[in-house]
Order: sequence, then C-alpha cells, then structure tokens
Amino acid sequence: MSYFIDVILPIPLEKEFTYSVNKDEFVFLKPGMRVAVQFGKSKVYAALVTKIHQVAPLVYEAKEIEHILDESPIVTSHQLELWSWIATYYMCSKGEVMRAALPSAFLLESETIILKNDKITVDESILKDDEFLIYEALQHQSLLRIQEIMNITGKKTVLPIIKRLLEKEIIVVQEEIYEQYKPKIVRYVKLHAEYTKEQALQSLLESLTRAPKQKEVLMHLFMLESKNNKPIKISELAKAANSSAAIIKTLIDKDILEEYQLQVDRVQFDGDSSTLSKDLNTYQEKALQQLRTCFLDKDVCLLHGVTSSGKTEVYVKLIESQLEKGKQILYLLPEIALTTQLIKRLQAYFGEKLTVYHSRYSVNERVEAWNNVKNTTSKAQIIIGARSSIFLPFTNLGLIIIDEEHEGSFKQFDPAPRYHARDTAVVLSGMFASKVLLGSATPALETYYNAMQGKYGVVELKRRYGNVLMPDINLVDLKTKYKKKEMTGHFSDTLLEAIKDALRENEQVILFQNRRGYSPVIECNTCGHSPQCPNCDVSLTFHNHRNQLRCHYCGYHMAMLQKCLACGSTELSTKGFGTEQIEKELQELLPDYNIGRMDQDTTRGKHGYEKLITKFEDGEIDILVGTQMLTKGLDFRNVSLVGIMNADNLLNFPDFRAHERSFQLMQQVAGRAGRTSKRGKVLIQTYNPYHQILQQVSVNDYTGMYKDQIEERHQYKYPPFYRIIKITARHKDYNKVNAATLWLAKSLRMYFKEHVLGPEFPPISRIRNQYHKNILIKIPQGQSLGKTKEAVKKVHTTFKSVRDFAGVRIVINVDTY
DNA sequence: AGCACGCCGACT
DNA sequence: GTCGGCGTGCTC
Repeated sequence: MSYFIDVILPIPLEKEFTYSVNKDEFVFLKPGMRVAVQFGKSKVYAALVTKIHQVAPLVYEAKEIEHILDESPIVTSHQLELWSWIATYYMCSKGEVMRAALPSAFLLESETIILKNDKITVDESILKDDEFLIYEALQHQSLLRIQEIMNITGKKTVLPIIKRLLEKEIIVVQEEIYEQYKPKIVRYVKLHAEYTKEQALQSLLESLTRAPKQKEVLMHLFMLESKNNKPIKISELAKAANSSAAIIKTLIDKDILEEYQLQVDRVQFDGDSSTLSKDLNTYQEKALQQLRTCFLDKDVCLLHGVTSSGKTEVYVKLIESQLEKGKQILYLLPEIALTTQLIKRLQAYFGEKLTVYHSRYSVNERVEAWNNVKNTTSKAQIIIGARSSIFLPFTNLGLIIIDEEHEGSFKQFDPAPRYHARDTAVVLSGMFASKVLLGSATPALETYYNAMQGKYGVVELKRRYGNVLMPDINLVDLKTKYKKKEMTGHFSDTLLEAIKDALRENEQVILFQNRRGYSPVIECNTCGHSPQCPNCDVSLTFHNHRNQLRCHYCGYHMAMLQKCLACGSTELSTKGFGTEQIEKELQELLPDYNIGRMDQDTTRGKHGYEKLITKFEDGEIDILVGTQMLTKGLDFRNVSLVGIMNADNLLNFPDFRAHERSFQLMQQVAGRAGRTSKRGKVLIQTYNPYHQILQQVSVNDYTGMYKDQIEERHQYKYPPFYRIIKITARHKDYNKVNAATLWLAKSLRMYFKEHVLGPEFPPISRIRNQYHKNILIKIPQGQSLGKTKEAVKKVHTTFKSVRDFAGVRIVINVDTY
C-alpha cells in the first residue's frame, strides 16, 4: 500500500504538490503540520500538509518527503480555510498566502554547502585554475557556501565549476537546513539537594571559611530565596552578590550549587497592570450601550467617533467583557499607529494578557506569540498588531477591533497576497461567529455605505473627550496672499502670526506637508531642462540636507548639480517644496525655536521615529514639520496649532479616491490640535478655498462629504457600487507592454464589454526601468464575483501561452484601494 | 520563485 | 574558444 500527502509550498505556484510518505508518517501526519521536502533539483523547503490520502498521482512519480518538522499542527483548520478564501478572492496562490502568513522562522529554506570528499586522493594536476582554488580552500575550511565560492573565484556562475568538481569526485554537496527558531533558555541555580538538611549546610558553610567570595554568593542566594521565593537566575545572583559568573561556576562544579534551565518567553511584560479602566463619560457610556445592542443582530459595527472622542476607552470596555468570557481579542491597527504610546496605555489596563505582533519584533518573538495564540494561553488573549496579525492561529476569537478602519495601509500592495486586512478580518470573524468593530473618525466610504445600507451597525460619538471643542478650521487663500504680497517663503502672514502666537503661549505647532525632500523638481533657468531619474519616469527630488538629487521610486541618487546637464548654465532653480524646505525656512524665520522634521528621511533608524515623538512630547521640539506620518494615532497634549502648507497637491492627486483621502487626511491632521481644554486651531493654505472638500473639512461635515462622494462614485461607476480589479502589465520593453495590454483588454472585453477600462499608462509609467500599463475591470453589483475571476483567470492563462508576450509580468489586484 | 538548459554576443 | 548574458520551461 502506498501513502501520500498534498502540501502547499511557499512559492507562487497555483498547484498543490503530492509527496509520498511511509506508513508511520501516514499515521502520524495531520493537516497543518510542516514537512521538509525536496523541490526541484536541490532546494529543500518547509511545506505545509493539507491532505493525507492514498491516491497515487497519475502522471508522475511522487518524491518522498525528507522529514517531518512538527510534533503537532502549527496551522489550524480555520487558518487553512482563511488561506483558501484569500487565495481565491485576491487571485493569488496559496503558497503566496503561506509565505505572508507564517512567521519567517517557520519557513526554512535550504542552502547548498560544499564539503571535500575524503575518500579519494586527488591528482592535483587534473584541476583547472578555479577548481584548484576551491580545492585549496577546502584544505583550510571544512565547508564552503555558494557565496564563498563566488568570492574565491571572483565569478558569478559557479555552478558549472561545482558540477565538474562533483564529477571528479573531489567534493560532495549537502543541503543545509536550519530551523530558525531558537527557544530562549535562562539558566537558574539552586542549592544542591545534598545540602538541604540543616546539618549538611552547617558543615558546608564552615568548610567555606577560606573561600569568602563563595560564601558571600551563597549568603546572597539565601537572601534572594527568602525575599521573593521564586527561581533565581544565575545572572541575577551574580549581580546581587556583586560576584562573577566564574565563582558561581566553581560552586556548580563543586556540586554545591545546581544549575537548571527553563525555557522562557522573550517578550515579557513585567510592569504594573493595576490600572483600572477609566469610567466612561455619558457619551461614551451611551455609545457602548448602543454597540452592545447593535451586536445583538449585526456582526459588524462601525464606531464613528470624532478625533479625540475617547474611542479607545470604549474598546477597552468591550475587550474587558470578552476577557470575562475567556475569548481572544484581535486589535488591528495601521503599522504606523502602533506606537509605544498606545501600547503602553493598553498594557496599563491589560498587562500580561496583551501580546503585540508586529514587524519590528524578531522572528523568534513572533514564533512565541504564534504559539501562545494557538495554545490559547492567557498571555495572548489580546493581540494587538498590524495587518498581518489576521494570520495568527486563533482558537477562540470573540472580537476583532479595527482601529483607523479607513487607513489604506490595511491593504497590502506589493508582494501578493494583495489582501485587505479589514475585509479579510470580517471573513475571519465569520469563522468564529465573533464580532467586528470598525473604528474611525473618518470612515472609508465603503464602510459608511455598508452602514447606511444596514449591513453594518453604526454608532456615533460626536463629542470630544472632556468636552474639548472641535478645532477651529480656517482656510487661507494663497492666491490673494501672493497678490497682496503677504507671503514669506511658503508661509502666509496668517499662518506665521498664528505660529508665533502659539509659541508665545508656550504651545506646540504641527505643520503638514505631503512631500519629503527640499523640492521635487529642479529646473534650469536658461533652457528649462530638469534632471530626471535614469530608471524611472520622474524628475529627481532635491535633498538639501545631503546635497543630493534623489529618486523616490528606485532610490537612485546623485550629487546635486552645479550646472545644467543640457546647456551648462549655472542658474538652477527649485520648483515646488517639501518638508525639508519648510524646516529650513522656519529656522530662518524663527531662529530661537527648535524645529523638528518627521518624514521617511528622519525616521530611518531603528528608533528614529520613537525618538522624535519623545522629543516632541518632552517639549524639546517646538514645531514639528512632517508628512502623513504625523496623522496616525499620535496624542500630543500641548499642540494648539496645526498648519497644512498646501492642500492642493492632495486634492489634485489622480485617483478616484483623492477627494475622500484628502478629507480623511486633513481631518486627521486637524484632530491633532487642541486635545486639552483650549480650542485648537487649524489653518489650511490653498489656492482653491472654494473647493467643496475644503469647505467640508472646515466645518467637519463628514456626512456632506459622504453624500457628494457617494453620488460621484455612483455616477462614475466606482466602489462601493462597482468592484474593481486592476490588471497591470510590466516589462522593460515599451512596445511589448502596449501590445500585451491591448491584447488583454480585447480579450477581457469579450466577457465584460464596456466594463473594461484602458489600457492606460499610470501617471508614472516607468519605474526601475519597467513600463507599467493598467487595465481596470469594473464589476457591477449582482455580477458573480466568482465567475468574473474565473474569466479573468482564463484570459490570464491564455495570455501566458502567447509567445510574443513571454516575460511580461502580470499583476492582478482585486479591490484596489 | 528558483534553477537548469540552451542559445548568442564579447572578451582572454 | 570560454564567459556570462538572458529567454524558456519545469518543478510533485
């Protein structure tokens, strides 16, 4: 009898693969366990078992597995179900989902190592030069890696050389696999069992009179033992006795002390969690009651609460009641909002029960969090994390909170799976019959639409906490300001005066400019030429700080030009402005104040972001200039003024979401102002103060914005009325991209007629020397999504078999938000 | 995705 | 002539 398993491999291939196993393995294996398998000629991967069966494959011989990696499943059946849903809905392979879902420590990959063959005596004369080099290196080193061989020979293609050496039997190769996860072991000590009797101890202490240091250590050990009655770490003892590890080692060697080891979690919370959750004010209390009622007959509810209305406190209450029921809670946040500020606040309430799952944590920490969730340990009852935390192995989920629900970063863009964590969370929640709470001051149009349609429940929270007034938002017309010459650099007199007023009152200021660098364009005054990126279709941004021209798409950079590349003129001017320029102007205008800048360039380092925030909180910075980063979940007490340097470049963004996004962004930035008793002030500089969106921002009119935008979406056939699938073709050859997309659009039109838009070049048509071109498919309500995707897949498959289009990369993006 | 195989230009 | 470029096809 033969036995087989089907596995998912972490590679972008549609198929699952079948391997053969022996009877014991057949009995032992369960879906969700990992096995190491050889795939292709040499590589070994960790594959995930999905099925155990006895159906032999028809057209090929199944390979045997290498070995089993897990004692018990590391992935639950719920997860496998969710993976399937993601793969189908977002049109990607299960392997891609697997890669995104598992902590990288679970995804072992092998590396080829080269060893010398001891069984043979080598005739060195038959070796060629590079072969000899490797042979010689192996005399000194027991093993070599491919990378090392590349360094030794100075060649890029080393595999043929290795092949020749293999044939001559001079070397052997092996695949080295390594399990990346290493449990953290802490060493403890206790008194050896022999000395637990009073008398034995007495004589021991006497015998140690001539070793005062050792006696000292022992005395401290007793002190520590009596003090807190818990295991004593070696490191702890060494510190307490002001002694060295060597002395302790001597004691262990003499069998006076006994060493033992325990496995511990890397992430441990050892603070105080005694803080009781705050009492809610009447409005919060009312919202909480409404939410509870809502959840009786709705699975998803929206909490639409203005900025600083105390949504978090409401969440805390809901979390508490889930904890009482022993359920797990998932708290999703956009990556950037996962600041220590918020985590500390929640830790104060929930302490030990809270686990943070986050890309900044090490692979080992992630594995521990994973295991804690799967084993339903109390440590991982509340998970707070960014979008990838939806992949954790929940067993008993009761509630998912999605804070800042409108944030675009919940959608993954670049590597597949291109999933939206909010929408996936709703599906995940369905598997556990749990509830989803969406929270936002500026809900996504789709969400609000669902709420209006009665699909989601909705609860409003319109008062700010402590009855702080909503900030006073004013528009500043740049056109008249320039005409009247009331501008200093990029600052209108209105804004500048307001900044000075705030500073005089010892308050802080936030200035928002949605562009980093000094200026996005450099132009020659004589011939009008402006330097472009050689790899991308954009002009280079000038960074004053480094005196460089940089491309924000591919990272290309060069020293700032002294003269025009086209005509040699030295008269170069800057067009447009970014955060750097604002910072510089401010420093000149207000030399007595400290100005900070927060953008990708200043938050690059590991704790760069953290440091800036702390500095601002501590009042070391008076004015903070920054990009989008400023908007997310930060809570600064002393900010009384927020300035938006230029609203127009937000509004003019070529995307059907630009207006919605601008509204959300400006409302969120504005929300940073005046979080305590004093009413905050917001100034928005624009050339177009009568723009509908700006008017709506200035009076906090979310509903008005919603009505206008939803009308437009309806008229122009955009979400939520139509779903969108975007298909992008990429290739370095311009003509090939054109031909390929024309072919695709034509084929798709056979199915979807007028609902196919394009092909059209995006605003930046070339990135990293690859041309991009898009086709949009709009799917009306009522049209089967499943069938639509099948049709798209069919077209894609046919496309792949067309010879002329070989090498054209196709990216399918479902729900392009 | 990796990796092998095979075909073609540009250097010792 | 080999080296290294890249296009093509396959992986249980």
